[in-house]
Amino acid sequence: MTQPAYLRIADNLRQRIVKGTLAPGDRVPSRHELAREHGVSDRVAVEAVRLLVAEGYLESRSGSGTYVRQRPKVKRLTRSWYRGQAGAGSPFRADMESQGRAGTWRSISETSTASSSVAERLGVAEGDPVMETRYTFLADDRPVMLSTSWEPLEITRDTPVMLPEEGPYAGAGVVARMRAIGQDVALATEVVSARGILADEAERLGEPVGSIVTVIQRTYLGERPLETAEIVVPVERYELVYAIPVD
Amino acid sequence: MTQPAYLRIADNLRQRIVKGTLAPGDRVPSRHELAREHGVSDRVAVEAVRLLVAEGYLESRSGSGTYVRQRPKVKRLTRSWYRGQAGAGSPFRADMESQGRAGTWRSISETSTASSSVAERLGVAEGDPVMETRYTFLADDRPVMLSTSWEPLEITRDTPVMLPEEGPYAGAGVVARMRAIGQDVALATEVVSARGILADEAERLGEPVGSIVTVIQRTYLGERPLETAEIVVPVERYELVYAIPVD
DNA sequence: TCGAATTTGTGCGTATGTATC
DNA sequence: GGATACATACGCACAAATTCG
Repeated sequence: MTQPAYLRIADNLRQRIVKGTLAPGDRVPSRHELAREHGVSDRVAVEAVRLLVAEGYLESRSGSGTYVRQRPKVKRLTRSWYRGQAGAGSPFRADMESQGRAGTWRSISETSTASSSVAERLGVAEGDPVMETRYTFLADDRPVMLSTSWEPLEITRDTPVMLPEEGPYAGAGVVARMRAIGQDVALATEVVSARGILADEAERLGEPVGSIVTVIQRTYLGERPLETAEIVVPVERYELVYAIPVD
Repeated sequence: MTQPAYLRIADNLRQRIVKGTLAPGDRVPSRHELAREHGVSDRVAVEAVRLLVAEGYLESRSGSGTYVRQRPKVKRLTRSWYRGQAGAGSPFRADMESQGRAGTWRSISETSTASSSVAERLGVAEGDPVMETRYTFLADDRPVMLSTSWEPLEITRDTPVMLPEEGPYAGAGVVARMRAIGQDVALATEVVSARGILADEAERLGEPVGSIVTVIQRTYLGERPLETAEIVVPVERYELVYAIPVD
């Protein structure tokens, strides 16, 4: 059993990319050229290129050509909480500062009702009122991370911290805000998974469709769940670091 | 701007799958039927199906048909170190036991030399001798997780624990083994990322090519790094749970 | 500014091979 | 063995984006 032609061509290109013969930003031969080189039809070259685009090696610009993708250096997001945290606010801001980069964010809050999965994570009933906040995190003015958070309105209604990003505790982070209304956060749990990027995420993050994102379901817990969030992080941009004390 | 026909067909099928109209295991219409339904050529239906196979929704069996993929229920792997641990050995075994499943593993050890990334994680020089152990973890006799671990031979040479899975401490886990030779593990760090599955991993794990795996780089630290491992986990099978104490 | 050439994206018809039932 | 269905391949066509003279 011999390998299909389109896989042969894809392998050939992949080799050249990982070996560095084809450097990031380089233009790869057009499909017509590829087809001639390998003695096959254009259609087959199209399939080979399509595969490598899906794998994240190549990037096609219609009308211009196909190029080896620039991969940003992977940064690390420290998800543990050890240092004093010095009123730094959210974990994201603390991380950006420790890397000497300009980290900011935009957000929109609105009241909503708990979906079944959010309800389960917050320990409330499905349909209960929650404050939903959608964040776009920016590093050096580029969107790099998305997050949606939910807080039970039962806890924050009629308090100064009901809107996460307004009032005296704007930008202070969940822990500080909850403490301000007498809710002490004792623990955060993070459920980590990964999946292919969704179309609208790809657009908002400027990542290619077909790329992979890590999804973190974070829940802050005090006496009861105080906030839960779903954080979407492109794997090409960040890896997560957890520290686990032993014994 | 109107959507390409193959995307329309793919969307249609995807809807039916997530809504449950097409249940896991169901056969989807053949591409010829799909083409007739949507008034396009067979060729276009092929592209639609190919996309959904790549996304993990469908599975094609040559000669038989195309089927909605069975997704195993996602289990959780607790990565935090609930102390006590009752001599349970590795985190994997502890997790399997807590879920009432039969967790076992196979392993092969051999001496090797540190690659640059392993050397960096272990704090040794590139090329230094290490004990390399490759694990295949089984749940109910099915391979579900792969791991490769490296330990500096400088530390374990000529001790009873040099071979991780042989001798008096076989299966006891890194922490117990290291303690047995006077090395106390204080901390584990886990660097979490994700990527597409590699061909040989797909074969060993019985996962479809094109699926996604979470990759954990775990390092056990005492006075110095004592062990580092690269753990490969299919996202369809496990999500990771980290507990982070606040304050 | 215009237009021609190039390149990608998409679509169609057909053909051959092979696996399954 | 025959019918069906998938996998791969070839050749052709056209639209849209880009590049360049």
